[in-house]
Amino acid sequence: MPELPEVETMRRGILAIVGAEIVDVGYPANRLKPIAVTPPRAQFRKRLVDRVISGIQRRGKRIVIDLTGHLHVVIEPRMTGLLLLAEPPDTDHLRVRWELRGAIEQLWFWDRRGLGTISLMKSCQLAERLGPERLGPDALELEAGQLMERLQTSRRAIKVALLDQRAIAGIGNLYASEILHVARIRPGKPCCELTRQQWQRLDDAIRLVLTEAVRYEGSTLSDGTYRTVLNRRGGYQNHHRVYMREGQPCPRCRGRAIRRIVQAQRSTFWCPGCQSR
DNA sequence: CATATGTCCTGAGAGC
DNA sequence: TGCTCTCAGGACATAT
Repeated sequence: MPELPEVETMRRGILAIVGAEIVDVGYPANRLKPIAVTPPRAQFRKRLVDRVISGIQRRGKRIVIDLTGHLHVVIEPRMTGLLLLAEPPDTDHLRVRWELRGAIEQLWFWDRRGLGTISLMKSCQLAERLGPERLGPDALELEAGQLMERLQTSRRAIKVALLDQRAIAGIGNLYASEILHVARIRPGKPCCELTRQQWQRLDDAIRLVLTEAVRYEGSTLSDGTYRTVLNRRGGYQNHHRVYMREGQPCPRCRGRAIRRIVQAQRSTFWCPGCQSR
């Protein structure tokens, strides 16, 4: 499940395609339902061919490939989407192939479950669809106190609010649990009940956890789905404090076992000992 | 308006 | 062995 660290790793991994020209776009045939490509495939291909890649951005959990002519390819990996420069994990789930002329000659989009989407947008559409109205401040660019300002009146549980991309962009289910553990905050606590000290600790924990996870190139869980652009595993799964560690002793207090609860149909992992407030 | 739920999709694993 | 069922959770649409 690519969240900010995995998507940032993708962004860094494909930087070498900047300057390349798109020679062709293809869609490998397979038995799977085609993923959503906007506009429809033939037109998407036609509008990309002969354009030059001018930059790569990350906006929350999305990759934006900038093209000449004020166009942008917005890629949402969602659960299992990957950008690859190397040999794919398998060929059954290859969805889109870009043939390039430049330092890198091919880029692939691979997606096992096929929930990912790829959209071509003009600059004005990009500003609308991924602008501040639709996407909160990036979790790695947060200014002190900004999160508190945005959430302090909400009655939602803090864990649920951290997943709201309009409130803050880039945090998903895995890193929300990890962040709250570092911040020593109870995941079910309503936002409006957090103390100033807790908001402060949350700011620090967001930066600490996400920076650490980017350094390890993200998390590859036991299903092995997430891969770097060179089809290698991330390393941060070996440093998770609570995620998928139900029943194991808390790495901080050692006193209590990690628990799993369900919030908004998503698993949350936490320590009832040191996250009691 | 804020918040909650349903939907999409595939493969893995459980249970019979 | 092979069938059916449940589960995982990104973003968005729809409901309360």
